[in-house]
Amino acid sequence: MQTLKEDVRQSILRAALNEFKSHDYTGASMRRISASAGITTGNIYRYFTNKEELFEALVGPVYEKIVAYILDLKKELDLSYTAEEKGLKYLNMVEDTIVALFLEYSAELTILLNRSAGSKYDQVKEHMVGLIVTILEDVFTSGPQNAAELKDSERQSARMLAGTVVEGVSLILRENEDGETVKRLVNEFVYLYHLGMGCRRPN
Amino acid sequence: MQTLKEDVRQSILRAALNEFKSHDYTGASMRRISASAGITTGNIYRYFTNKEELFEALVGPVYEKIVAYILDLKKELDLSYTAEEKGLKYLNMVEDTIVALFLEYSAELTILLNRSAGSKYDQVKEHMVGLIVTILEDVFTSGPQNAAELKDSERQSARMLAGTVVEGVSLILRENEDGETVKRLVNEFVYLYHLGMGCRRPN
Amino acid sequence: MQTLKEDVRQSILRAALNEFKSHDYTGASMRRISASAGITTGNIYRYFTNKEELFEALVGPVYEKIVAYILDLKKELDLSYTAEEKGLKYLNMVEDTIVALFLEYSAELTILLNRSAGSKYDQVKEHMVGLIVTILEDVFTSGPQNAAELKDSERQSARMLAGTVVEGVSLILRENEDGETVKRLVNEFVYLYHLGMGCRRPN
Amino acid sequence: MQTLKEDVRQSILRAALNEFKSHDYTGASMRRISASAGITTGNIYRYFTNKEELFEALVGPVYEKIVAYILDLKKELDLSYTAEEKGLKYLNMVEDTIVALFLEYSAELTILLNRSAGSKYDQVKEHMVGLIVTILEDVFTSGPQNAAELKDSERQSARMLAGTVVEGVSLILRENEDGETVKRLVNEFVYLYHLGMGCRRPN
DNA sequence: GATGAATGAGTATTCATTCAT
DNA sequence: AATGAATGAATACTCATTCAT
Repeated sequence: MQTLKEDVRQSILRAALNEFKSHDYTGASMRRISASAGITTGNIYRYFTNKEELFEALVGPVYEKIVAYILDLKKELDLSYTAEEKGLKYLNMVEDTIVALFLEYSAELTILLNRSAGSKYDQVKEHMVGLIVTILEDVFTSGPQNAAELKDSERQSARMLAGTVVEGVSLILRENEDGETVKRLVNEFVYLYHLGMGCRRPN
Repeated sequence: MQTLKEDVRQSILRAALNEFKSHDYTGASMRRISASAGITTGNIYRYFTNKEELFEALVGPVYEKIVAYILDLKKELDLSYTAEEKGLKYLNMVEDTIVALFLEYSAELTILLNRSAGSKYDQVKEHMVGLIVTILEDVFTSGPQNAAELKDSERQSARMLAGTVVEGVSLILRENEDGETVKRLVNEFVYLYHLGMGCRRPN
Repeated sequence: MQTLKEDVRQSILRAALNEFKSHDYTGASMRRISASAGITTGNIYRYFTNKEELFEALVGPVYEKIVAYILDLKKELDLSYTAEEKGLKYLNMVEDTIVALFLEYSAELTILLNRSAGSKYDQVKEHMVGLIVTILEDVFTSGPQNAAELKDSERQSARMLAGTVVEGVSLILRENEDGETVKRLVNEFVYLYHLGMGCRRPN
Repeated sequence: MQTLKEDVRQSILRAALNEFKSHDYTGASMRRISASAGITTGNIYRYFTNKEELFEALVGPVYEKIVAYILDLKKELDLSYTAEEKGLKYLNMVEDTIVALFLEYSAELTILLNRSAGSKYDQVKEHMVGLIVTILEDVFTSGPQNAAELKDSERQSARMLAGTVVEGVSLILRENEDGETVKRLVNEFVYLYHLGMGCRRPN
């Protein structure tokens, strides 16, 4: 019985998803993936040239979407004039788009954020944090043109905030399977940050 | 040329620290560690019986200290009567002791929290989060005796908060070498949480 | 060039036979076996999960057959009433069955008896000797019910006789390839024992 | 505290004896030997250039004595004229000298006969058997000058007898610690052979 | 004479990847 | 398209032997 190419591809991806959910990139086994996809060891290489590319096929699209969303977010924020407006927009967009995205690709995202050690996405968190930092810098100042004026300590704080947001979301994804729970916790988490930053006095 | 025993031991630990910083426990290679410590494959086993013990030597002491500190923290908090007092004490103790500990062993802690998959410290974050959750439950309620009354969603929230605290601190450690900076960022981070939770309305 | 699976399996077994003929279980090298089987290091593990299982595949079946034959022998002897009859039956059965078995698996038997140190067949001679001892006890006394009456020195003698029989047969197998020769020598050997014991005066 | 050279040498030999009693030549560990001799790893090599030579020092002398005794035995036998006389002399000499030798060096002999796999004494049994065969040939014929007239089957029988004698003695040594027991069993064993061969009709 | 740290090739086993069929 | 046997370099770890001290 011959399986159609696309079917096979999908079942490989499904198997890979499960394998990468429970092992690191390094620890994941191509053999186990093939076996659980119901194909032979060799055949998997007709669909994906190597482990790296299979991983890429799984998390790459999600990664690109996230980056795109973050950049969109940044663009929107650049059009707002006051820090207050920015803060609000940020929150809303996170709730509207980012969370939605997280929910849609939760498994892939979990893998991307938590299992990529050893792959070329090793540094993915760092990259995402970098992007979010540029947004936070906008929120802190009245606009990107003044970014250069940020003090070093402010840069560090922004980086910390961005990082902890990413880590926080990663953690929530890692520990919860149910979409509604993830949504509630992410909202609660972002809300906490929003309030915390709202109450914040300049330091 | 013969190096003194303690020198070699230290250079192995230094090399191991670097190796484990960039690979999982599983992914780390004893050969690479030996090589980068400037010794031969066999010699490393004169200093550490096996990979597990080398890892243990690196992160074990840190782990024990952390657990001890968290338990102390909890004991102190149990003596406070109001949630308000608890919140303050929590903040102060984090600033006084936990941060100090984190500063001393930042690299080892990073490894413990982020690279222990496959070792016997596999579940270390979960354990720490569990400990912190019991503290948060105290802060949420007026005392541990009411903990049982917490709703499921409240439990999840507590777990999320505890987890993001641990992850947040891990991240700050991972990204900053300078002690003063770490201290400032951890304080800022804890302060944000404190304010965010202070403004919080029951959901 | 791809060899058929069964061919490879056989050539591994052949190579293993040679390796184990000249080294202990412990001293035998999987690499050398692979090499002399004309395959690569990794491939051998597609056929045998590990060294132990390869050894087992070689000697396990022989071991089980031997034990079965010895037990059969004992059962038959238990039905005879006089020591004289027993002696004769013993001789006949050795000639009919044991020798046949030995002939079929001479190489594997040699390994089983002489090279199993370190494997789970470590104690195989002791076990076989133990079995034969119970038979000899029957021959010495008029029946197993009197076995308990044997003196210590008689037990030691029985053990020595059983052991030297096993060793004697092992040796003949080790040194002779030709089936007819083995048969003749084993018979001669057993006959010698039979006569020697027949002439024996109580000591 | 400095140990005198000869003391150290003896304690190494004592330790080696114990090690080789419970491991093959290959399986024995120079480290364990040093440790149990109370000296350091490196120092053992000032006394014995390598494992082989240490083994040699242990079993070499015994080996040479055995060979010498067997050759003496042969010389004596050559002076007897009848097969009957030879048989008797053989028995007596075995009881007088060989057994004495076995008793004196039982441990070394056990090792030589049972643990030499992998060393240059690997083939020691074969060599001893070869020597004994030449003696048996004398017993079979009226003198060495007729040895060439022996039939192939007679050669094989002689080899078998010689081999089983050696194996039998090896076994007795391996399984018994007490000198008196060894002596009794060896005598019993040799006696059995003597009777068996005495009763023997030409085949 | 002695020490014990260091060497380096050896061990069994695993696994991503290749390739003849 | 697919198979699955084969490859070969990698892994952790051991051990006889060497050599700076």
